[in-house]
Amino acid sequence: MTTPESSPSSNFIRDLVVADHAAGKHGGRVVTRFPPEPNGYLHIGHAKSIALNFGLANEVSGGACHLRFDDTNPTTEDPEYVQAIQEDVRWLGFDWHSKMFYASDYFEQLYTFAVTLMKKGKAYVDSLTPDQIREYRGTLTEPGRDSPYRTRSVDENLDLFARMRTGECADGTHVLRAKIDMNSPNINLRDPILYRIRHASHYRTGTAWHIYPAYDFAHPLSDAIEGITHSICTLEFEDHRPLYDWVVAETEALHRPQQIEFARLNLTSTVMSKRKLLELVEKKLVAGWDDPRLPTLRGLRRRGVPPEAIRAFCEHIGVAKRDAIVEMQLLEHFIREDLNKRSPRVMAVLRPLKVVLDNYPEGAVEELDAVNNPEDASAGTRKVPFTRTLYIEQDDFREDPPKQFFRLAPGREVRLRYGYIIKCVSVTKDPHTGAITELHCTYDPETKSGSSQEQRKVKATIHWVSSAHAVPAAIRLYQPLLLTNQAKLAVDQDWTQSLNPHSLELLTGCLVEPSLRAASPGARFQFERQGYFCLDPDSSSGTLIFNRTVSLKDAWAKLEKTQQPPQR
RNA sequence: UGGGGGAUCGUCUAGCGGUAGGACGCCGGCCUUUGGAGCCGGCUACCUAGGUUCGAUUCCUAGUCCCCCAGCCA
Repeated sequence: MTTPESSPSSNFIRDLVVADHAAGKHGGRVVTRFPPEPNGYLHIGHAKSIALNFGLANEVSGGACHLRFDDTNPTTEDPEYVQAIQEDVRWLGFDWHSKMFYASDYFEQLYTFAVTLMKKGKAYVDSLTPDQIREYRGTLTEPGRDSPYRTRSVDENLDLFARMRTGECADGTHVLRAKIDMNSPNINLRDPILYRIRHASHYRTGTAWHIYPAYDFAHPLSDAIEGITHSICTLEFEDHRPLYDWVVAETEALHRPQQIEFARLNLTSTVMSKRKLLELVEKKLVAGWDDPRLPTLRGLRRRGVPPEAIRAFCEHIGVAKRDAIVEMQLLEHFIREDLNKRSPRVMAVLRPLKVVLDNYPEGAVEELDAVNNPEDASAGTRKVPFTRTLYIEQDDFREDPPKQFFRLAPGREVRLRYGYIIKCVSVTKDPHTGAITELHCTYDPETKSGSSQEQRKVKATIHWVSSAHAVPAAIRLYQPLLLTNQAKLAVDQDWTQSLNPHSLELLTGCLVEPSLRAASPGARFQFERQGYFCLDPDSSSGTLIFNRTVSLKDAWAKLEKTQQPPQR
C-alpha cells in the first residue's frame, strides 16, 4: 500500500525504468548498479545515486542493484575505501544482497574483448608519447589527426598488446586505442584510449597485470558482463554515451545496457568533490573523513544525522537533468523532521548561569517528572532532580530585556520546565568586571508542574539543571563549512580561503541532566529548546562530548536579529 | 566561432495543448509548560521574440543565458 507521502515521486528515470519493466524490455529484468571507485569516502552526493539505483531495484519485482567497485586504476585505490564504502551503503539502509563485484575481476574478460577489437581492426596499439597523443587529438574546434601507428597490422597489434601485458614495456610507451574517428566533433570518439601501461601494484590483483583498462572500456563492459539493464550515471558522461554504445556493440557483448544520465547533487555552503574533500582531510583542515562538518556519509553519521533523514531528502530533491544547488536548509528540514519524531528530550545548559532559589529549602531534592518525548507518548517519562541551586542558560536572562524578550529579567517571572515558576529578585555581579555571576530568585510552591494547584501562565518556560546533580560536558557546535557556495569556488585560486573559520565552536563547562550519564556513543537527543545532539565516540566515562546535529528553529533569534541590535 | 546537455517561484521539483501544483524558505495568525512541534492563511515562477492553435510552460522557428568535453582519472 502506498500513501501520497510514501509513494516515490515521479522522475524521468523512474518513469523510463518502470515503462521498460512494464513493456518487458530486457526480459522484464531491472538491474542497476552503484559503481564507486574505491579511492575516497562516500558523500551525500553518492547517497542520491545510491538511493536512486537501489530504490529502483527495490521498487520493481525481481529488480536488483549491484555494488561494483570500479577499480581500474591501481595508483589511487585502496582496500580501506572498499571496506568503508560497504559500511556506508549499509548504514544508509541499502542491501546489495550477494551482488557485490569488482571490475578488477573482469580483467581477463576485458583483455579478451580488447583482442576481439584488434582482430576486427577496431583497436590498435599506439606508440605516440602522451604529449603527442594530446597534440594529435586536436582541439574543441579543430579536428584531430591520425596517429602514424593507426595502421599497424592486426598481428603487430596483438603482439605488442601481449607484450604490454607481460610488463616488458615501460609506462607511457604504448596504449591501446579504439579506432573510431579522429575527425569526430565528439572528442571522446577521437580514438579513445582503452588500455594504459601501469607498473603499479593493484590492491586486489597485485602485480598480475601491467596494463589496466580505462573507464570508457571497463565500465560499459562491466555493465554488459553483469547484465545491467539501466546504467545510471551523472551528466558529465553524457557525451561518453556514444562511446559506451560503441564499445558494447563492437565487442559484441551479450547484453546491451542503456546509459542514462542525471544531474549530480550540489549543496550550498559545502564541498562535494572528492578532490576537495581529500584536500581538507590531508591538509588537516578538518579532523578526518568523519568530521561532522563534512558532507561525507561518515561525517553526517558522526554528526548525528539519521540515515532515514538522508533517504527522505534524496527522495524529495528528485532526479532531473538541470544543474541544481540544493539549499542546506532543505537537508536540515528533513533531519529535524526525523529527529523530532523520535529523539528523547533532555535538558542541557550550554552556557551556565547560576541561580539560587532563596526560599527553597536547603538540602532538599525533588524528583520531578519529565516527559521524554511529547511526540511519542510511548517514550514515557523520567525523573529529574530539582534543588535550591540550579543553572540556567545565560541567554535566558537579560538584565535589560529588549522588547519581545519573554524570558527572565529582574523582577520577572518564568517557568522552569517541569518545575516551578520563579521570579528574579536580585543579580550578583563581579565587582571588577561587572559580569553577572549569579541570580537570586524565589519560587512559587503553588505552581509545581502537574499539580492541581493554581495554574498560572507565564510567557516563557526555560530549561535548567540542578547544580548538585548536573554532569559536565563539552559540546561541539557546527556552522557551515564554507562561507561561499560551490558555484563560486571554481574561480577562486585557493578555495580554502572560503572556509568558515568558525565552522567548529567547542563549548566546555556545559552542564547536562544526570540521565545522560548512561548514554552510549551515537545516541541522539533533543536538548530542549536548543537542538538535536549526538553523543560523540570521543566521549569517555569522565567526559561527555556532544555534537550538535542541527539547531531547533529559533523564532526569538530571528526576531531579535530583525528588531533589536544584540545586547551582549 | 566544434560537439553534447539544460533553462518553471529565492531554492529544489511536478506538468506532456485546457485555471501552473508540491516541498523548503519567507511573511502573518492560532496554539503551546520547548519562542520546538502542530495548525491556518499569504508570498513569489514558465529565459526572450516571433509563429501554429479557439487556447502554448507544453508544438515550430530564431535568439539569449548556463553547464560539460581537448587525463594514459572516473
